[in-house]
Amino acid sequence: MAYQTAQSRRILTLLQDNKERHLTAEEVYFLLKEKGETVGQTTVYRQLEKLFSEGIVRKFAGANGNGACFQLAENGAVCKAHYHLKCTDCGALLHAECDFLDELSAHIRADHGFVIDGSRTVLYGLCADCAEKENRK
Amino acid sequence: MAYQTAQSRRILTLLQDNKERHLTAEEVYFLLKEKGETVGQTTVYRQLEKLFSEGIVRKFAGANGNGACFQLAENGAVCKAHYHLKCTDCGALLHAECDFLDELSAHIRADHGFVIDGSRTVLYGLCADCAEKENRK
DNA sequence: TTGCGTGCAAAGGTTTTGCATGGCA
DNA sequence: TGCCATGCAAAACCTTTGCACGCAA
Repeated sequence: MAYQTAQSRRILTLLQDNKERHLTAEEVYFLLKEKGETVGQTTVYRQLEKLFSEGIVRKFAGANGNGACFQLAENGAVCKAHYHLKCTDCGALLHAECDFLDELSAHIRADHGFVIDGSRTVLYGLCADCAEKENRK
Repeated sequence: MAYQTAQSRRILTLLQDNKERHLTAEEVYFLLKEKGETVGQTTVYRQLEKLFSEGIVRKFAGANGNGACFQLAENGAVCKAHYHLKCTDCGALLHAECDFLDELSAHIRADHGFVIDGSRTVLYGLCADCAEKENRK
């Protein structure tokens, strides 16, 4: 972004305050509104797209294929094996930072010739709480 | 589906003929049209949603967060560790059926208390061909 | 001053819903 | 015969685009 405006700063700040979450464009819009920092929807979409093309934010496919989700990329640690686990039941987002995932990447690359892009990939399933609830049924 | 109609059979047949692909609702609609088996768009959406809720088809988030993709679930082998690798560049869909993924599931469950749902998860990245192209740049 | 950024309104594309008709069991 | 399924049209949604104005550099 060539220019720095009040709106672009507000969006970036919101993303920084929600590093651990995946936000849809709509959520960004409403969260800003709640803070009294209203930014036009158009601008939200355009800024997010711009930040994404600059590699500043990550863009994920929503769990149900509805809307795209955005999240601030970790500074300098983009390449680190850091996968996201998203609970399809309660929506919780877990951050798995562990060596096993490095092995996974290495294996997939070696045996399947496929280079996983951790910044795009979300593993769906059930978190501990929801899995337990499911079992009790 | 309580009733079996010509349309529901056509959709199911198409899915069976495209087991290895991820089809969007739109693709299902057009592929049927090409076969001369036109089915109303509304019906396509409703049938896919129904089949999904019955566990007969899987539903994935599209790579870019645009539309949902559907695929017939393998008969009886739903629980098998079978992940999908989708190339974000050329769109190729690879099927990774290997023991390592069992280990991954086991590890994530043991260490992170998270139960991965392979039928929902797609690993994004670059396939061998596209990764090579990327390197040559 | 230049030209990017903004936001309104309108357009575009996809998915869902209302309702009358048609077809399966 | 009863009820679900179908499909048209319209509505609802989400996202993008056109255009004039405002503001950062």
